[in-house]
Amino acid sequence: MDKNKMKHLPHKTIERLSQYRRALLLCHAQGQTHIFSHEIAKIQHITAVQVRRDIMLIGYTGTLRKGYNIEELIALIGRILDTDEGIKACVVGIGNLGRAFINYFKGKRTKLSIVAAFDNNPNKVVKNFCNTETFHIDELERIVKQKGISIGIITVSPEAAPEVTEKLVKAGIKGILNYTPKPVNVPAHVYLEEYDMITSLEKVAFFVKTHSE
Amino acid sequence: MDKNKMKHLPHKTIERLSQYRRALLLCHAQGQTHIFSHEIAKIQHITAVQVRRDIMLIGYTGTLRKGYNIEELIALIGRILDTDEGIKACVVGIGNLGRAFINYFKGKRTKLSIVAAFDNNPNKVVKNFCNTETFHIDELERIVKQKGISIGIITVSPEAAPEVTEKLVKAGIKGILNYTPKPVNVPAHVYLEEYDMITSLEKVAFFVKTHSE
DNA sequence: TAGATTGTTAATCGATTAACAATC
DNA sequence: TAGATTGTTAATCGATTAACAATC
Repeated sequence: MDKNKMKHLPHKTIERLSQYRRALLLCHAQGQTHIFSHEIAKIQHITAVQVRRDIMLIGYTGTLRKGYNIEELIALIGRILDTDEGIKACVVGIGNLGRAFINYFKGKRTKLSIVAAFDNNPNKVVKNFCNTETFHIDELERIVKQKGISIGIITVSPEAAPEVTEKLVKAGIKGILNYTPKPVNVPAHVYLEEYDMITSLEKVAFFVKTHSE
Repeated sequence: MDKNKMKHLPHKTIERLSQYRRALLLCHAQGQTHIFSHEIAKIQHITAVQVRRDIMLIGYTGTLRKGYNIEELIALIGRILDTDEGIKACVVGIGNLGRAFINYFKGKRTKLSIVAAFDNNPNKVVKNFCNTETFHIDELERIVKQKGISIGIITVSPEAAPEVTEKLVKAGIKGILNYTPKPVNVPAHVYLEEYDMITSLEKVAFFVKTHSE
């Protein structure tokens, strides 16, 4: 698939490709070799048409009676989402959330890995966590450059978020995932994604409220 | 605002209202009394038109020279998102992620609270965590009914997710927030929201990849 | 007044779904 | 063959943005 087309894949399709791969890896691990669009759809709670359309967009073709070849599709999604060299991320803030992230992510993907974790509390950086090296926050810039880290995951307290963001940007990070409820500002060349757990819980609460009245 | 209109607010508007309130509460705590649409917009990284449109949809009106009254707007968003009696949630899985959620949420909202946490490991339910009562998973149905809990937050391991979902549904829960990478199935009357940290990280990675080539 | 702001409609953009031809 | 499936275009739906009137 050519680079330019890849760049213009819909954002939602990118998200779903990640989810398809997750599901496909599971099926593959269980020895399944082929899968139909409606099977993927059912797992993801979406329609089969949408699955077929996404797969069409990345230029893959299934077979009429057998559906999609799982191995081939996993490989192709990898060519879209991954880079040959792999992408490195770091976690800033070794609290419950930071640990959850590291622990949960460990060994899940080969081309995307969390290679360092930082904290300003010296007691939290005395030893490594889940094979991830831990450092004092003051070492952030040095380590990010040394290891070639391009993504920062912010899991510190909201008050510390702006300062940490600045440090990450200064260190030359390319993308930031902010898990604090405090929106941060980044220059245009840095990709920013923010996620607030309160918002998602309030959204569920709203639908629970409106659907039960 | 009448009930029927509220039901038909766009999903995205609901999400943003939660975010506006979060920002407004902060401004209010700092003694600010009024705010312009472009100020809210800047904090949230969106356009001022969108802010005004959302506020229009909930039927609030600002003043031309002073913008929006922060207290009034907070109160109105509360009438949209909250219920008078409050909504109760529980966390299932007292690992790093479950703890992060409880800890982070503690005392943040008056009308939405996490009132219980469950785990299948007896060692994890010996004492309460951050003032949230902990119970063995076997007590889930009893406690959910007794306390009138309507939302379940799943933070167990992916393998345990389907079983936990079933237990929650059986206990009469109305909404589920699934933080495991394993999609779960719920009957139509239960509202389900799923969030996978790997997908959001892969999304950032994709944009880092495509923007730097 | 001129400039800044709100409120709102119409236009546009992006994403999903309906419809259907092709084929095994 | 009939039925199940894929691939793809066109239609629809939902969300954002442009444009602008009103007003302090």
